[in-house]
Amino acid sequence: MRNEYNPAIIEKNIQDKWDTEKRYQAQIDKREKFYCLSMFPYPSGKLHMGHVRNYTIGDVVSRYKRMQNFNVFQPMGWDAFGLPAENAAIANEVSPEEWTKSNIENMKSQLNSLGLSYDWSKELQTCDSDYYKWEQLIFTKLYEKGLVYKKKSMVNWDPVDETVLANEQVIDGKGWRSGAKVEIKEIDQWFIKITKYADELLDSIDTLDWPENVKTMQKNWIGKSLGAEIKFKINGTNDFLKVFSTRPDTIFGASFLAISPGHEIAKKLAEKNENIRNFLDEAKKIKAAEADMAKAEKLGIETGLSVEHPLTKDLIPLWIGNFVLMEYGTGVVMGVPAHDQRDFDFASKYNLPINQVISIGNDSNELPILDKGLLINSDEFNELLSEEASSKIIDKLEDLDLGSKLIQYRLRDWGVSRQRYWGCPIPMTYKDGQAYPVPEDELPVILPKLSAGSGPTPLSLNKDFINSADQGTRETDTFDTFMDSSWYYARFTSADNKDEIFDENTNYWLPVDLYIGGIEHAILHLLYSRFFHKALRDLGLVDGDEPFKKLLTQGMVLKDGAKMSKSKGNTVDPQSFIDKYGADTIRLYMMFTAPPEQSLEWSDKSVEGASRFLKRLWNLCDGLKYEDIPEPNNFTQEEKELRNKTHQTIKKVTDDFETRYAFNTAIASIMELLNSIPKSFVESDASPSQKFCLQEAVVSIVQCLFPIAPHICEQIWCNFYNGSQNCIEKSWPKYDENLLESDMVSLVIQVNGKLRGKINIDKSMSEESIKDLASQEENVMKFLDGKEIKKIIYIKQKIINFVI
RNA sequence: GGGCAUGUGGUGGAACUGGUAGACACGCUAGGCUUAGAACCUAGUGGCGCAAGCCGUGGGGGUUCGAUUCCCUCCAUGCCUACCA
Repeated sequence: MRNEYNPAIIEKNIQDKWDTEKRYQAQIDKREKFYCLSMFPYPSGKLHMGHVRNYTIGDVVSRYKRMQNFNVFQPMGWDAFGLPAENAAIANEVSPEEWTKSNIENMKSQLNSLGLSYDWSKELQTCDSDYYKWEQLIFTKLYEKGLVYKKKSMVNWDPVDETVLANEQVIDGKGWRSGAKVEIKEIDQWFIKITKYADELLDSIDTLDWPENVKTMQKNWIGKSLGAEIKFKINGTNDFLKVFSTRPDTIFGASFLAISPGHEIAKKLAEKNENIRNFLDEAKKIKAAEADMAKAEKLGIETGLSVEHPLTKDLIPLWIGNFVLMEYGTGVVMGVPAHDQRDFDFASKYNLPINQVISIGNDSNELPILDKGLLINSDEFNELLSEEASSKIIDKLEDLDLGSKLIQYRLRDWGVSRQRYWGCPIPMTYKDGQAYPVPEDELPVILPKLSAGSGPTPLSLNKDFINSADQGTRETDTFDTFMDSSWYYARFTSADNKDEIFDENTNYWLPVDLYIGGIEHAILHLLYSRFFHKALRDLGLVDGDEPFKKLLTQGMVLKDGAKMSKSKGNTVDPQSFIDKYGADTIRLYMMFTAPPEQSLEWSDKSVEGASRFLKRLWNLCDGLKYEDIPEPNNFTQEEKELRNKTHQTIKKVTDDFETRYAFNTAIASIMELLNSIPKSFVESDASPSQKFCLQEAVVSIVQCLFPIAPHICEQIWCNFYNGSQNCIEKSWPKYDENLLESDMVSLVIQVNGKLRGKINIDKSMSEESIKDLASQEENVMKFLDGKEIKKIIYIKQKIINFVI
């Protein structure tokens, strides 16, 4: 009587067992620890395929590490503050809190149905005051350390809804709800001095076991550049304009200066000059996002002012350019059209002089020349190479007190103020025009419960909240949600501790040994978290310099070659597939279909393939019971081959898990092993040695597959051993080096690099006899016939190439 | 605009260090089982060609005995671009 594979029943039973045993609650013990963390989700309502993929990867690694006898901590929680809750609140007339909490409940049960081995005793939600109380405390401590300040900065302003819009809420320059033309507006906001840590953030990147592309992106984002600060005297005044340039060697080619529309000089000129005022108004219509600024048509207007070139003393015109960013450098750029693409385009458009001062040899002199080279038209600096010229020019500027060497960063301080309701209140109060941090014993500043549709800036309209401070009035902005997600990895270790932010568990578990999440977080979230960790360290709250030792960035889940999205109508709901095939099938499919870093193309049909494999495994093992067979002394060739394959598979799977997270190829090799089991070994009249080899293969398959498809494997294990063996999760199979290889190997024969034949050779064969044998192979002889062999290239046990 | 990736059969992907391109799957074709279908099993399956063989890893060029892999160049797509998370 066969038992059909019934994932619904098996998975429920096994999950109940894990629950009863509290198997995944982690505690400090003597084993080596492993903190495995997947990026916590925003509770949008339902799990999507990206979550399933992310969390399956984390679970596979966690289970594999447990089988390797690591003490594994794998927590899960909720990034619960954010914009979508406010939108949903307005659309559905529920409070952001109710909406969020019910989403969490639903998604938690979905996560559990996937069989993820989380320690739920450390669950956290960022919208709980138990969590954000400590975030407020960290902020006030940073304030006391002088790392927090207030300044004006630009936001997208919707004049109809009278609200600040996020970049994604501005579509084609218009507010998504009102349709009104959005304008840039300057408002006062809180900033954290992340730039104070720029050097450390840059230098310690190299200590991280992260993908190179992410490290490079972070380095480029920080953008440390060595250059010069150069002073240009404004003609007719005693004021100077400071300019940062990475190319002081091109200073003799400077033919204009351009200031940002946000520059003080521009604003002053606009008061008296209508054209300039109109120009600044136009510049305000570009969305306050770097990509839009950079793609906008480069426009400029003359100020009528000119500045004195510090070395030639020539007068050059001062312009206002809409492409000059106020946030980078000094908000002024030195225009060298011959050697900068942007300056070249600008000068061509406005007929400004283009003076070549760098030469890269005689053949190519088409401007602009962006490479470094030899200086020309540069007085005493002619004939020098760019590098040397730069430092000599800086020396000269220093002598004249008109410039100096300067290190500049692209990284800007972190603006953390948001004019929204559903976020962590910023713990500051105002009294007599002064701002004060809320004292520790008055924390948390609780976010008041508000119903849906309370307007664009609800806290500022809420008198009870504003006046709830003992003295003065409360800050009504809330934190950027990146604040919430910048330290949750640390709080997980002590999430059940109401009295302290961190405890003895914190430094036991930290740092996170493996952090898994989408590549889209490569810069912002990961950089903010790295900064937070260093700040927490300097506050004496955690040990160590970095939060995430190893990083795995997973690719997106696509459908029909495109990102799944409601607007494209190509979404696939994971739940329907879990219900139909079971969690093990979905997990296997996700891990098999593509390596973790690459994007994964969803296919309904291929899911069936994964299901089919599990059914075959189930049917193979159904009715199979453990027999205590002593290891036979002799094996047939067929038995030897199966044993080879079994041990090769264990090695392959271990290597793939350990060094590359290549679950797809690991699964492929497990499938190969299953496919290679001879029929006769499974028959009831199989010999003891056949049964021995079969058991070895089956046990290895089930162990290797357990991290990926844990329910079915644990069930098979229990059925097979009938309780006589330890839990499957206690041991990872080991391979025997002596059983990895056979004596024969296939050698490829090439003539002039083209495949002409193959021979099986004994490994002990000498090079000479291999050459003889290869050259006498029938097909090879045809190609060698009558030709002179110029060279023979022989790569041991791989290839022999006759060059004729 | 800038930064970082990716591109291999009808499809997802494999080839890890320059050494048999297409493992493992999906799909398809033929056969078996079946009243029929589903499921399952067996065999085949990059293109052209009767065959020998030739062609083939986004396009073009290069290095090499040998290139999916290294170099140059062009094209396409994706992610990020500081208020989506």
